Formats: sequence, structure tokens, C-alpha cells
Amino acid sequence: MSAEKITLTLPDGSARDFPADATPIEVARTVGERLAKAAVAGELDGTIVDLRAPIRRSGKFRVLTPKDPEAGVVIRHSAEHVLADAVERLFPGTIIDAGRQDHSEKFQYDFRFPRGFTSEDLEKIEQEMARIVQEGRPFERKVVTRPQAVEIFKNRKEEIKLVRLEDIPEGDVITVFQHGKFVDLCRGPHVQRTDQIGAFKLIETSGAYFKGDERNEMLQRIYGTAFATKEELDAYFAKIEEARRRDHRRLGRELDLFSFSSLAPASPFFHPKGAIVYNQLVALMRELCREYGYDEVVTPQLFDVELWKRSGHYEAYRENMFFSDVEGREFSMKPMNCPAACLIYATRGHSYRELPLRFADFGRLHRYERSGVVQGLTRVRTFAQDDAHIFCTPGQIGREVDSLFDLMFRVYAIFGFEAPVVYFSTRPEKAIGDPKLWETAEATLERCLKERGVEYVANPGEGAFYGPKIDFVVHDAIGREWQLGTIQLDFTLPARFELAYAAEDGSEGRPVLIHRAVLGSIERFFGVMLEHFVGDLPLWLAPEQARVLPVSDKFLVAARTVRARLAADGLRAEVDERSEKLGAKIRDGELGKVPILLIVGAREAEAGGASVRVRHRGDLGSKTIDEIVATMTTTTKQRALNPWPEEDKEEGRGKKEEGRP
RNA sequence: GCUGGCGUAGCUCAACUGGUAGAGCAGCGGAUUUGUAAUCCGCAGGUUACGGGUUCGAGUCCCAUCGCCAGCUCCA
Repeated sequence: MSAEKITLTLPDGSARDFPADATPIEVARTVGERLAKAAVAGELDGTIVDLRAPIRRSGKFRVLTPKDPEAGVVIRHSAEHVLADAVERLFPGTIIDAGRQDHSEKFQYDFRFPRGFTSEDLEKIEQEMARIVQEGRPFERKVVTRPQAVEIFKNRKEEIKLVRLEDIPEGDVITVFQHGKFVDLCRGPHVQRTDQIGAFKLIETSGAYFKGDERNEMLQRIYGTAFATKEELDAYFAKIEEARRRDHRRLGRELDLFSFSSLAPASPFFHPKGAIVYNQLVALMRELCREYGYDEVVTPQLFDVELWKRSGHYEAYRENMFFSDVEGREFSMKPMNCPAACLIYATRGHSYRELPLRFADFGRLHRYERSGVVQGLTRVRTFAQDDAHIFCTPGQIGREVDSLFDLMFRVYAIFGFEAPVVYFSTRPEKAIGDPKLWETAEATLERCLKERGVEYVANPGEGAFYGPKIDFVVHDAIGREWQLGTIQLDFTLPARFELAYAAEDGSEGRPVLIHRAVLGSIERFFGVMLEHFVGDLPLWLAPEQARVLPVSDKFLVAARTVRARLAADGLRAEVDERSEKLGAKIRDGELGKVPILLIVGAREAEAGGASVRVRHRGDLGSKTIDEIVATMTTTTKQRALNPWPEEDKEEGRGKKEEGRP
């Protein structure tokens, strides 16, 4: 086997032959001793491989050094071992579990430790890690047999590792990595020596269930991050700081949009300004519902639990529901709108001719969420969805779903959300309904995805309890994924509610139910969107679209006249009547993120207009009131992202060049 | 729910090892009449989240409750 050859194509384009068991570090040496010394990993056809592992395959190959951004994952992975080593050195007898799968940003390690790690512990551990890094310990890779591996971890009294070892499928190659006295079960890849870990920092500690299952013991986890250089490490923390700046909870308070009270935990209060934004979002969806052939319905909040038993929620969703007893009857607040839609459908007979029937429902929902999981507007206990339930024939599913894709992408584009990630989720463990119906539903939805040609990620077992779903996910400022829109195909509820329609041939058909939301929860969307815009809402959403600033009290009347004209044309505007200097009013307007400031002094009062100052863009000069109203009205109607159209190209170009060296 | 941390004026934060709560901004009043990111002066504002306890004395130490933050688990 070792006589076999492989051909590696190097970055300079040259193709060279090597023995099949050649390792990346050996290949690096043939290129140059300096490259070999700096190497942290190899990369074969885009996959990072360990320096010491035989390559065995022909392909495009290169050597990664700390200068390559891709090397970061290897550095963090190695820092992870150094962390575990440091903890074992400082706290002998600590049982180790395992590190992190995804090293794209952070590393982590779980330990069985009698108490939580304190910040003093972290400091000590960091110092110990620094020592290990400085010692420049080489990482060694060893392929071992299962009995050898058992032997190693038995000797080290690493009982958790023995459990982990059992999880490795029979026949897999088992490798361990060692640096200094520390040995860990690990696939790699790792750097050559610990001193290639340029800069690292421990971030925080937390509890974490063994194997992520809350029925298991809780281990103590330490998080950290590492980079090739101090500069990259600093940039990482600067990014975190930027995320904090955009946090919607902070923006919501500062802009007086919403608040929370300990008397209604995890339930937002939308202040007058926040309610304007909220209602604009709903108005957008109502408008689109009209265009796409929906009928809006309004349904109750509180239902006899009989309904939930019938719908399956009592069986599969009870932990998330609020209950109350009235007159000896048990009631529950609705966590979803779908059963109400079914009840409406069932109030009379239906013909195939009226399908699809699309019921939009902006009803308020209540879901009990465990206290530890609630978070700002993104995870609350009461919210409304831009919800709808489409009753259609099986043959209409394809067209309905296709039209939903149009709607989703159209709406996300309005907010400038980058192409959302599409997930396809199938039958979960806790599901109701006939498995055969599930299979049909899953196959139908997947076919819609394929016919549409959208790229999607399979998410097995993550469907709703009544049907498979397609989810649309966008990323917030901190890189967290948030599910917004969803399309769920449901054959189960129509059966449970015995819904029917008279088919063309006179037989009785059973409608299919499509659940769908575009924004998802209005509350969550509000939060994600606020972070996305850093509070700089586009004109159509801004609670205060313009603020009129009189240069002094002398122009108060003129300012009020400008405001009155804007209001008469349906624009939201205020006058800053304080006896502050203009500079102060501008400052407060900018900090308040008002899109347009209209300055009225002697010149403007006489001409009957205002000087336009656009948020973050500065003075645009005097305009007539007609021009201001016309521009703002158009921008609002178009739901443009930019509050005021850019000036002609020449000026734009000139401005850009000013900033250049 | 679990692990860890936090809770002082509307906001941001002070108050040495326990010695009896203070500043900036915001608010209010007055002066000022202002031309593109902070005018000046004054006033008011707190049972230190809540309830117990230790102590001569608790914002500070201990216990319990509530809420918030991060993570785990879960999720629109």
C-alpha cells in the first residue's frame, strides 16, 4: 500500500507525486523548511487535515500557516486541549469530558468539577495555559486500537472518556493527541507545538448537561477563544462589543419603543412609538394578504381544553400552555391559532370551488416558556404571529407553497435581509397523526422545494408535532440564527376536526392545511429587525418620521405650520419646541434616530419650506414644503430602505473621494 | 427548569476591609433666542429589587423569594 503514489496539486499549480502515506508536514518540508516550521495544518480539497496524518488521496493541497484565516479553527482546537491540560494541572483529579465541535469562533471544554469555576479560577487557568503555550509542547498524534485507548483512559481514571469511547462506532480509526502529559481522544487536527497558539482568552463558564441532555449530570463548561495574533483576538472582542451596541433590548429602551415589567415576565409592553412600528409591520402584512387572496379572521383567546385535546395540543404541547379554571371548566390560553381556523372552516360545508381558503389571523398567543429561556423580544411568553391557515385540495399544495416562497422572499427583501437560510424539518419524536400521512406530507413539501430549486438544509426530526415544515432563518447582529417565516404542511388537524369539502365528482374530500407565517412572531421580528437596522428604521417604520427644528422661538409658528402640513399629508412629525440651541436639537434628533430633521429659520420661514437634514447624512439644503412632502410620501409608500433618495451621482462620487487618502 | 453571575435615582455608574447613599445624563423651574451633533443657573429625585436574619450598626455579610444577564436544554 505504501508503494502507491498520490498526486498533489500545490498552490503554485505544480502537480507532484508523493507516497500515499506521506503526511502534510512531510510535503511541507519538500517545499521549504520555513514553511514546515510555520505549518499548523494541511488542506486537501478544502478540508483541513492534520499535519501528521497520512494524506492517502490525490487532490489540491496546501499548507496552512497562522497567516491563513482557516488556521483559526486549528488554533482554537489546540487551545482547547491546552485548557483541559491546565485544569488538570491545577486541579488534579478533575474528570474531563470533551471539547467543542465547531471551532469557528470559540472553544470550550466540559469538566466534572465539584463546584462552578470562579473568575479567579479562570485567571489562574489562563496563566497556566500561558505557561503551557510558552513551553512549546509538541502535539503528538497516535493511532490506537480500542483496547489501547481503554487502557490509556483507565490509567488516567478518565471515566467519562470511557463512555465517550463506547460511542465511537466499531471499525472507526481511533486517534489520540498528546502534548506534555495530557492525552485526549481526538480526531484533530492540531498545531505542531503549543507555542503556535498566538493569543487566547477564556470568556466565561457555565453549566452544561452531559451530551446536551437535561436528564444527564451537569458538567462545568469553560468557554474561550484563540487566534494566531493578539490583533485578531482584539478584533473578535470588538465585534462582540459592536453586537452589544446593537442589542434590541438596549435600543428599545433608549428609543422608548418597549419595556418589560417584572409583573408580567417575558411579556413586552409596546410604548406609543413602539406600537407605531408594530402596527406598521402588521399593516404591511395585511396589505400583502389582500393582494395574495387571504381573508382575515378574529378568534378567541381562551378555549375549553376539549379543543386542545381534539387538536392534539393537550397531548403534545401542554408544557407550553397556560391553564385556568373557571366554573369548574378547564380553559387554556391559545398557544396557536390553527384550531380556531379549523372551527371556522367546520361551521359549514365547503365546495372544491372555494378552495383554497386562506384565513389570516393576527391573534395574540400565549406560550409558557421556562424562565431561563426567555430573552428580550426574541423569546417571549405573549406574542402575535402574522399567521394564516390555508385550506386547499391536495392538488393545490404545490401552487400554494410556490406562492408562499414568492411572498417570503418579497417581504424579506423589503427589510434588506440577506438571503435567508431555508430549513426542511421532518417528523419529530413527539408527533401526532398517521405515519403514512407524515410520509406523504414530507414528500410533498420536499418536492415543492426541489421544483422551486431553492437550496435548503435538512433538519430531520425538527418538524412541528402536526406536520413537516420549511423554515426561513435570518441572522441577527450577534450571529445568532432566528427563525422567522415558516410553512407547515398538515394532514393531521383536518382529519382530527373532520374537515371536508365536496369534490368535483361529488365525493367527499379532505382539505390539506398549510400553516404559514412570514415575519413569524411580530415581536421576534421587531427585535431582529431593530438590531439589523441598529435602530435606524426606514422612513415607513420610523415612529417619528420627521422633526421640525425652529432655529429660535421666533420661528415656532413657521415650524408648526410645516408640521401641520406634514400631518395633513399623513406623515408623522413633531416640533422640537425647547429653547435649546439648534446644535442641541440636531444632536438630540440624530441620537433619537429621527430619519429627517427639518430646520426652519428666517430664510425658510419666508420661503415657506425647510432645510432638510437626513439622518447620518447631514444637511441637504433648503427645499420647498411641497418637495419635502412629495419625497417623504413617495419614500414611505415605496417602503424604501433609504429615508431620502441619494442626490445625483456626481455629488455622491465627490463625497466618496473626499474620504480617500 | 438547571449552572454561574447580577440587581443602588428614569438611564450610565460611584460609595476602602460593615460606620448610616453620591455624580453625569434625562426630568422640572428660571435665564438665554440661538443656523447644522451638548447654553447657563437652580430644583427635585432612592424603605439601595423584595422578605427575613447576623451585628451596637448592613447597599456591603448570611438565607429565602422575584426579576434580569450569559450558557445548557427548549423554541415563533
